[in-house]
Amino acid sequence: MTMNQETKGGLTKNQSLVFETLSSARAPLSAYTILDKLRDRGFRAPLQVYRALDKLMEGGAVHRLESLNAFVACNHPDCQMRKTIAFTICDTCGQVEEINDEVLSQHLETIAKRNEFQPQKLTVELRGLCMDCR
Amino acid sequence: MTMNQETKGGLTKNQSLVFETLSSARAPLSAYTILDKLRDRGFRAPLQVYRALDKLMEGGAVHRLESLNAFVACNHPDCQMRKTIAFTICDTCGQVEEINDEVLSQHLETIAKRNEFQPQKLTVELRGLCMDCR
DNA sequence: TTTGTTGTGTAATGATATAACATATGCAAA
DNA sequence: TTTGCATATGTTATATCATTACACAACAAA
Repeated sequence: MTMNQETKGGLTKNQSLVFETLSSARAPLSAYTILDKLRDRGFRAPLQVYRALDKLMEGGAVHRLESLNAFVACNHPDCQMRKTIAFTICDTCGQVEEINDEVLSQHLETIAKRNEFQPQKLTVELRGLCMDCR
Repeated sequence: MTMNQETKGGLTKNQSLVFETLSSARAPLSAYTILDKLRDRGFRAPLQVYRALDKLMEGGAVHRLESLNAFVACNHPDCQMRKTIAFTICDTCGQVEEINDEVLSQHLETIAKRNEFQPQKLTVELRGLCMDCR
Protein backbone atom coordinates (compact mmCIF):
# COMPACT_ATOMS: atom_id res chain seq x y z
CA MET A 1 0.00 0.00 0.00
CA THR A 2 1.75 3.10 -1.27
CA MET A 3 1.27 6.59 -0.02
CA ASN A 4 -0.07 8.33 -3.06
CA GLN A 5 -1.75 11.65 -3.53
CA GLU A 6 -4.94 10.37 -1.96
CA THR A 7 -5.78 10.36 1.73
CA LYS A 8 -7.71 7.62 3.47
CA GLY A 9 -11.02 9.27 2.65
CA GLY A 10 -10.21 8.84 -1.01
CA LEU A 11 -9.55 12.54 -1.30
CA THR A 12 -6.42 14.28 -2.44
CA LYS A 13 -4.75 16.92 -0.32
CA ASN A 14 -6.44 19.84 -2.02
CA GLN A 15 -9.79 18.10 -2.01
CA SER A 16 -9.49 17.40 1.72
CA LEU A 17 -8.57 20.97 2.50
CA VAL A 18 -11.52 22.31 0.55
CA PHE A 19 -13.89 19.78 2.07
CA GLU A 20 -12.72 20.54 5.61
CA THR A 21 -13.14 24.24 4.98
CA LEU A 22 -16.71 23.74 3.83
CA SER A 23 -17.50 21.28 6.61
CA SER A 24 -16.46 23.66 9.33
CA ALA A 25 -18.35 26.60 7.86
CA ARG A 26 -21.80 27.37 9.16
CA ALA A 27 -23.01 28.75 5.85
CA PRO A 28 -22.32 28.23 2.16
CA LEU A 29 -18.99 29.57 0.92
CA SER A 30 -18.03 30.98 -2.44
CA ALA A 31 -15.03 29.52 -4.21
CA TYR A 32 -13.09 32.72 -3.58
CA THR A 33 -13.90 32.69 0.13
CA ILE A 34 -12.56 29.14 0.28
CA LEU A 35 -9.47 30.29 -1.57
CA ASP A 36 -8.86 33.04 0.98
CA LYS A 37 -9.28 30.63 3.86
CA LEU A 38 -6.73 28.31 2.32
CA ARG A 39 -4.02 30.79 1.40
CA ASP A 40 -2.15 29.83 4.57
CA ARG A 41 -2.21 26.26 3.42
CA GLY A 42 -0.59 27.08 0.12
CA PHE A 43 -3.54 27.82 -2.13
CA ARG A 44 -2.78 30.56 -4.62
CA ALA A 45 -5.35 30.41 -7.43
CA PRO A 46 -9.11 29.96 -7.93
CA LEU A 47 -8.54 26.95 -10.11
CA GLN A 48 -7.17 24.96 -7.20
CA VAL A 49 -10.48 25.46 -5.47
CA TYR A 50 -12.70 24.88 -8.48
CA ARG A 51 -10.90 21.68 -9.38
CA ALA A 52 -11.30 20.31 -5.88
CA LEU A 53 -14.95 21.37 -5.81
CA ASP A 54 -15.64 19.61 -9.09
CA LYS A 55 -14.31 16.32 -7.76
CA LEU A 56 -16.11 16.70 -4.46
CA MET A 57 -19.39 17.42 -6.24
CA GLU A 58 -18.86 14.42 -8.50
CA GLY A 59 -18.68 12.26 -5.42
CA GLY A 60 -21.61 13.99 -3.76
CA ALA A 61 -19.56 15.29 -0.85
CA VAL A 62 -20.29 18.87 -1.80
CA HIS A 63 -23.33 20.55 -3.31
CA ARG A 64 -23.49 23.67 -5.38
CA LEU A 65 -26.21 26.18 -4.61
CA GLU A 66 -27.11 27.75 -7.91
CA SER A 67 -29.02 30.67 -6.51
CA LEU A 68 -26.02 31.73 -4.42
CA ASN A 69 -23.12 30.72 -6.61
CA ALA A 70 -21.76 29.05 -3.51
CA PHE A 71 -21.02 25.61 -2.10
CA VAL A 72 -21.88 23.54 0.97
CA ALA A 73 -20.57 20.29 2.37
CA CYS A 74 -23.10 17.50 2.21
CA ASN A 75 -24.53 17.10 5.68
CA HIS A 76 -24.97 13.37 5.54
CA PRO A 77 -22.32 11.74 7.69
CA ASP A 78 -20.81 9.30 5.24
CA CYS A 79 -22.11 10.87 2.08
CA GLN A 80 -23.64 7.61 0.96
CA MET A 81 -26.87 9.55 0.98
CA ARG A 82 -27.05 10.92 -2.53
CA LYS A 83 -30.73 11.64 -2.70
CA THR A 84 -30.73 15.30 -1.89
CA ILE A 85 -32.95 17.03 -4.37
CA ALA A 86 -33.78 20.27 -2.63
CA PHE A 87 -32.37 22.82 -0.24
CA THR A 88 -33.77 25.37 2.14
CA ILE A 89 -31.45 28.34 2.44
CA CYS A 90 -31.87 31.00 5.10
CA ASP A 91 -31.10 34.44 3.70
CA THR A 92 -30.37 35.78 7.16
CA CYS A 93 -28.06 33.25 8.75
CA GLY A 94 -27.11 31.20 5.74
CA GLN A 95 -28.20 27.91 7.25
CA VAL A 96 -28.81 25.26 4.63
CA GLU A 97 -30.94 22.16 5.08
CA GLU A 98 -31.03 19.31 2.63
CA ILE A 99 -34.41 17.93 1.69
CA ASN A 100 -34.86 14.32 0.69
CA ASP A 101 -38.44 13.89 -0.29
CA GLU A 102 -39.57 10.97 -2.34
CA VAL A 103 -42.94 12.51 -3.16
CA LEU A 104 -41.31 15.64 -4.48
CA SER A 105 -38.86 13.58 -6.45
CA GLN A 106 -41.65 11.50 -7.99
CA HIS A 107 -43.69 14.54 -8.79
CA LEU A 108 -40.84 16.28 -10.57
CA GLU A 109 -40.39 13.10 -12.57
CA THR A 110 -44.08 13.16 -13.45
CA ILE A 111 -43.88 16.76 -14.55
CA ALA A 112 -40.91 15.96 -16.76
CA LYS A 113 -42.74 13.05 -18.38
CA ARG A 114 -45.83 15.15 -18.92
CA ASN A 115 -43.68 17.69 -20.77
CA GLU A 116 -41.79 15.01 -22.67
CA PHE A 117 -38.66 16.35 -21.03
CA GLN A 118 -35.65 14.26 -20.09
CA PRO A 119 -34.15 15.80 -16.96
CA GLN A 120 -30.44 15.44 -16.29
CA LYS A 121 -30.03 17.79 -13.38
CA LEU A 122 -32.47 19.26 -10.90
CA THR A 123 -32.16 22.51 -9.02
CA VAL A 124 -34.67 23.04 -6.23
CA GLU A 125 -33.84 25.83 -3.81
CA LEU A 126 -36.12 27.50 -1.29
CA ARG A 127 -34.74 30.85 -0.19
CA GLY A 128 -36.26 32.50 2.86
CA LEU A 129 -36.05 32.49 6.64
CA CYS A 130 -35.24 29.57 8.87
CA MET A 131 -37.01 28.79 12.11
CA ASP A 132 -34.46 30.66 14.21
CA CYS A 133 -34.40 33.79 12.08
CA ARG A 134 -38.03 34.51 11.47
CA MET B 1 -52.54 62.59 -20.60
CA THR B 2 -48.92 63.57 -20.84
CA MET B 3 -46.21 61.76 -22.70
CA ASN B 4 -43.91 60.65 -19.96
CA GLN B 5 -41.04 58.20 -19.85
CA GLU B 6 -43.38 55.25 -19.90
CA THR B 7 -44.81 53.58 -22.95
CA LYS B 8 -48.34 52.24 -23.17
CA GLY B 9 -47.26 48.91 -21.74
CA GLY B 10 -46.19 50.67 -18.59
CA LEU B 11 -42.56 50.18 -19.49
CA THR B 12 -39.86 52.76 -19.95
CA LYS B 13 -37.79 52.94 -23.09
CA ASN B 14 -34.94 50.83 -21.74
CA GLN B 15 -37.31 48.33 -20.21
CA SER B 16 -39.15 47.94 -23.51
CA LEU B 17 -35.95 47.43 -25.44
CA VAL B 18 -34.74 44.76 -23.04
CA PHE B 19 -38.12 43.05 -23.00
CA GLU B 20 -38.37 43.02 -26.78
CA THR B 21 -34.89 41.59 -27.04
CA LEU B 22 -35.78 38.76 -24.68
CA SER B 23 -39.15 38.17 -26.32
CA SER B 24 -37.67 37.69 -29.73
CA ALA B 25 -34.93 35.37 -28.56
CA ARG B 26 -35.49 31.65 -28.82
CA ALA B 27 -33.37 30.88 -25.76
CA PRO B 28 -32.41 32.56 -22.50
CA LEU B 29 -30.00 35.47 -22.83
CA SER B 30 -27.33 36.69 -20.45
CA ALA B 31 -27.34 40.34 -19.46
CA TYR B 32 -24.20 40.89 -21.49
CA THR B 33 -25.71 39.30 -24.58
CA ILE B 34 -28.67 41.63 -24.23
CA LEU B 35 -26.26 44.53 -23.88
CA ASP B 36 -24.50 43.58 -27.11
CA LYS B 37 -27.79 43.29 -28.95
CA LEU B 38 -28.79 46.76 -27.79
CA ARG B 39 -25.58 48.66 -28.49
CA ASP B 40 -27.11 49.91 -31.72
CA ARG B 41 -29.98 51.30 -29.74
CA GLY B 42 -27.72 53.31 -27.49
CA PHE B 43 -26.95 50.92 -24.66
CA ARG B 44 -23.44 51.32 -23.36
CA ALA B 45 -23.19 49.67 -19.93
CA PRO B 46 -24.32 46.51 -18.13
CA LEU B 47 -26.17 48.51 -15.55
CA GLN B 48 -28.65 49.72 -18.13
CA VAL B 49 -29.56 46.12 -18.76
CA TYR B 50 -29.57 45.00 -15.14
CA ARG B 51 -31.77 47.89 -14.07
CA ALA B 52 -34.31 47.14 -16.77
CA LEU B 53 -34.21 43.43 -15.92
CA ASP B 54 -34.84 44.16 -12.25
CA LYS B 55 -37.98 46.12 -13.05
CA LEU B 56 -39.20 43.57 -15.55
CA MET B 57 -38.69 40.76 -13.05
CA GLU B 58 -40.51 42.74 -10.38
CA GLY B 59 -43.49 42.88 -12.69
CA GLY B 60 -43.18 39.23 -13.66
CA ALA B 61 -42.52 39.98 -17.32
CA VAL B 62 -39.10 38.38 -17.15
CA HIS B 63 -37.75 35.41 -15.22
CA ARG B 64 -34.22 34.78 -14.08
CA LEU B 65 -32.82 31.30 -14.56
CA GLU B 66 -30.45 30.78 -11.66
CA SER B 67 -28.73 27.74 -13.05
CA LEU B 68 -27.80 29.63 -16.22
CA ASN B 69 -27.30 33.15 -14.94
CA ALA B 70 -29.59 34.16 -17.75
CA PHE B 71 -33.02 35.63 -18.39
CA VAL B 72 -36.17 34.76 -20.35
CA ALA B 73 -39.30 36.68 -21.22
CA CYS B 74 -42.38 35.29 -19.52
CA ASN B 75 -44.25 33.29 -22.11
CA HIS B 76 -47.70 34.13 -20.87
CA PRO B 77 -49.29 36.58 -23.25
CA ASP B 78 -50.37 39.30 -20.87
CA CYS B 79 -48.15 38.35 -17.99
CA GLN B 80 -51.09 38.25 -15.64
CA MET B 81 -50.08 34.65 -15.12
CA ARG B 82 -47.66 34.92 -12.24
CA LYS B 83 -47.78 31.38 -11.03
CA THR B 84 -44.73 29.99 -12.72
CA ILE B 85 -42.79 28.02 -10.18
CA ALA B 86 -40.63 25.79 -12.31
CA PHE B 87 -38.80 25.67 -15.61
CA THR B 88 -37.62 22.99 -17.95
CA ILE B 89 -34.48 24.09 -19.77
CA CYS B 90 -33.07 22.19 -22.73
CA ASP B 91 -29.28 22.14 -22.60
CA THR B 92 -29.09 21.52 -26.32
CA CYS B 93 -31.42 24.06 -27.89
CA GLY B 94 -32.02 26.35 -24.94
CA GLN B 95 -35.79 26.04 -25.10
CA VAL B 96 -37.44 26.98 -21.83
CA GLU B 97 -40.91 25.89 -20.74
CA GLU B 98 -42.68 27.34 -17.75
CA ILE B 99 -44.38 24.92 -15.42
CA ASN B 100 -47.45 25.91 -13.44
CA ASP B 101 -48.30 23.01 -11.26
CA GLU B 102 -50.52 23.42 -8.26
CA VAL B 103 -49.59 20.06 -6.77
CA LEU B 104 -45.91 20.90 -6.92
CA SER B 105 -46.58 24.28 -5.44
CA GLN B 106 -48.57 22.78 -2.58
CA HIS B 107 -45.98 20.16 -1.94
CA LEU B 108 -43.14 22.66 -1.73
CA GLU B 109 -45.27 24.59 0.73
CA THR B 110 -45.74 21.44 2.77
CA ILE B 111 -42.03 20.75 2.78
CA ALA B 112 -41.33 24.29 3.95
CA LYS B 113 -43.85 23.96 6.80
CA ARG B 114 -42.45 20.62 7.82
CA ASN B 115 -39.02 22.25 8.10
CA GLU B 116 -40.41 25.33 9.82
CA PHE B 117 -39.03 27.32 6.94
CA GLN B 118 -40.60 30.49 5.58
CA PRO B 119 -39.92 30.56 1.84
CA GLN B 120 -39.62 33.88 0.06
CA LYS B 121 -38.38 32.76 -3.30
CA LEU B 122 -38.44 29.41 -5.05
CA THR B 123 -36.05 28.16 -7.67
CA VAL B 124 -37.06 24.98 -9.48
CA GLU B 125 -35.17 24.26 -12.65
CA LEU B 126 -35.01 21.02 -14.61
CA ARG B 127 -32.05 20.93 -16.93
CA GLY B 128 -31.92 18.26 -19.61
CA LEU B 129 -33.18 17.51 -23.09
CA CYS B 130 -36.43 18.64 -24.63
CA MET B 131 -38.66 16.47 -26.76
CA ASP B 132 -37.11 17.70 -30.01
CA CYS B 133 -33.51 17.26 -28.93
CA ARG B 134 -33.48 13.85 -27.35
C1' DT C 1 11.21 2.38 -18.58
C1' DT C 2 7.73 4.10 -21.25
C1' DT C 3 3.12 5.60 -21.51
C1' DG C 4 -1.34 7.20 -19.92
C1' DT C 5 -4.06 9.28 -16.45
C1' DT C 6 -4.88 12.24 -12.82
C1' DG C 7 -3.60 15.93 -9.89
C1' DT C 8 -1.20 20.26 -9.30
C1' DG C 9 0.83 25.20 -10.06
C1' DT C 10 0.53 29.56 -12.33
C1' DA C 11 -0.79 33.36 -15.29
C1' DA C 12 -4.02 35.28 -17.97
C1' DT C 13 -8.52 36.07 -19.38
C1' DG C 14 -13.49 35.72 -19.70
C1' DA C 15 -18.12 36.25 -17.76
C1' DT C 16 -21.39 38.03 -14.44
C1' DA C 17 -22.91 41.78 -11.31
C1' DT C 18 -22.75 45.99 -8.41
C1' DA C 19 -21.07 50.58 -6.29
C1' DA C 20 -20.73 55.29 -6.64
C1' DC C 21 -21.77 59.45 -8.54
C1' DA C 22 -23.84 62.67 -11.83
C1' DT C 23 -27.72 64.25 -14.58
C1' DA C 24 -32.44 64.28 -16.33
C1' DT C 25 -37.43 63.83 -16.27
C1' DG C 26 -42.17 63.73 -14.73
C1' DC C 27 -45.12 64.84 -11.27
C1' DA C 28 -47.11 66.74 -7.06
C1' DA C 29 -47.21 69.89 -3.15
C1' DA C 30 -46.57 74.48 -1.71
C1' DT D 1 -44.75 78.65 -10.83
C1' DT D 2 -41.42 76.86 -8.39
C1' DT D 3 -39.80 73.75 -5.28
C1' DG D 4 -39.03 69.23 -3.99
C1' DC D 5 -39.34 64.32 -4.51
C1' DA D 6 -39.16 59.90 -6.73
C1' DT D 7 -37.76 57.45 -10.54
C1' DA D 8 -35.08 56.69 -14.64
C1' DT D 9 -30.84 57.22 -16.97
C1' DG D 10 -25.75 57.68 -18.19
C1' DT D 11 -20.97 56.63 -17.15
C1' DT D 12 -16.80 54.90 -14.96
C1' DA D 13 -14.83 51.90 -12.15
C1' DT D 14 -14.68 47.88 -9.51
C1' DA D 15 -16.17 43.58 -7.40
C1' DT D 16 -17.25 38.80 -7.92
C1' DC D 17 -17.46 34.33 -10.17
C1' DA D 18 -15.36 30.92 -13.45
C1' DT D 19 -12.44 28.98 -17.24
C1' DT D 20 -8.55 28.53 -20.76
C1' DA D 21 -4.01 27.37 -21.66
C1' DC D 22 0.21 25.54 -20.63
C1' DA D 23 3.80 23.34 -17.77
C1' DC D 24 5.09 19.88 -14.60
C1' DA D 25 4.72 16.05 -11.02
C1' DA D 26 3.04 11.61 -9.09
C1' DC D 27 1.46 7.37 -9.80
C1' DA D 28 -0.17 3.04 -12.24
C1' DA D 29 -0.18 -0.13 -15.93
C1' DA D 30 2.21 -2.17 -19.75
